Amino acid sequence: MTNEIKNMSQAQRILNAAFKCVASEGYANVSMRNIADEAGVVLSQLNYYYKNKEGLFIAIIKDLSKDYLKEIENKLKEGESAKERIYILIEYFQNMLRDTPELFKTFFDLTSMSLWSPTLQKLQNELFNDMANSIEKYIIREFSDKEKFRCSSSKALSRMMLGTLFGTSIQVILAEEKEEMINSLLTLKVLFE
Amino acid sequence: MTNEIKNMSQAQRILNAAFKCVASEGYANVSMRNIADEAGVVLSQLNYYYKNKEGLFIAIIKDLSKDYLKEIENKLKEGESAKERIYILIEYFQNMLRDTPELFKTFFDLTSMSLWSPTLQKLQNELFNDMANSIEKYIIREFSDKEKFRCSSSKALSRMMLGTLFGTSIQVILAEEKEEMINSLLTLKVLFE
DNA sequence: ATATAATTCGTACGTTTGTCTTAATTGAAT
DNA sequence: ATTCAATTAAGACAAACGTACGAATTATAT
Repeated sequence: MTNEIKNMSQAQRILNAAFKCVASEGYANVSMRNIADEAGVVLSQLNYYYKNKEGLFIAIIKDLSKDYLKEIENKLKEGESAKERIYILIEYFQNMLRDTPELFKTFFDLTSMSLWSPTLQKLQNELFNDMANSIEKYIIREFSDKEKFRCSSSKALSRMMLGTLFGTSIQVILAEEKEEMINSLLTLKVLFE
Repeated sequence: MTNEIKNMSQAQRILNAAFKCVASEGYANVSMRNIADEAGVVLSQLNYYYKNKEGLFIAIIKDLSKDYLKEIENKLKEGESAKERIYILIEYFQNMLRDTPELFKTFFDLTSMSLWSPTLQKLQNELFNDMANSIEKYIIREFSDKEKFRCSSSKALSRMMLGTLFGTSIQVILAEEKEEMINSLLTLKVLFE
């Protein structure tokens, strides 16, 4: 028992360090040694707990996916109408872009990384699906009876809304003058009024 | 003169090979040697023409940006109304996702790479800006007088539309059942009717 | 034809990479 | 107190990496 907790804390320390490294350098520029140093752990421990580099990154994605999804679901639950939940979702992205842009950068970076490994791709695809499903459940369904949305499936609308947030956010990250663009994220709500 | 042409063709061979490598493996998994082999050129030639690895990738981004932008502009020019141009733009993404998904993957991958180098970030930001400007010029301006768009700047709307296409496309790439999702890209047009 | 510059080639250098192996240390159960 | 398994540590390993350098080749101009 005490064993398990200590293992957990060691393995978790590595995971946290790995995230921190990816968030500040990008997955392509991070080595096992970087992560080990950041975690204050000897190199071979990474292989001990996660077998190899891909195993470690799989763990990162799984870990973060859980957090992302839970966070979004929790926020959405608090809203009392679809319109309010749209605001909440937009604000969630706005706040992330302002306060913890490295979180979005990491999300984006890991998505890019997933393009080149079938295993990671599957994981990341599940994350996008889950997010889209949350949006569908908490937002889109209330709109699906509107005339102009009749000919589109609510799944398609959900994915599109998620895509808009994701695709606009990356432009904010790349841009030099961010604040104005962050505000313009609110434009998204206009389309659903 | 003959020199310049030959240089061009050598340098271009390298550039093409570099693109091919990135498109099939991802920038993080590509080495200078991979590219040299693919180009049928000796390793040191890459440094001769592009100084170092970052210099090569800068050249790739500049090269592709030019092509992307020209292609999109040309397609949009052919449309005769804003509505028709929306279709054209959507179809452009649909066809790319169907026929040359590696093109989009590369675009996405290079964007991710740009997050970690100020030089590349600036380049990629310019590309997104240019694309959004094209969309604004050829599509959004005709809609800006619509009641529901009055309170949003046409710049914001353009970036959002681009973001939607970009963010939905990556979901298509990640997904296993792509065809249905590709079709649902058409949903975008609904919002502007 | 010769000289000069531009290009191509081959190779070697010093690092850094991920992984593996072996030994030391720790914790828990007998 | 002893045994056994789990964990931590340290180091070695070959392979791959980006870059640099000098020699060979080719093209251009005189």
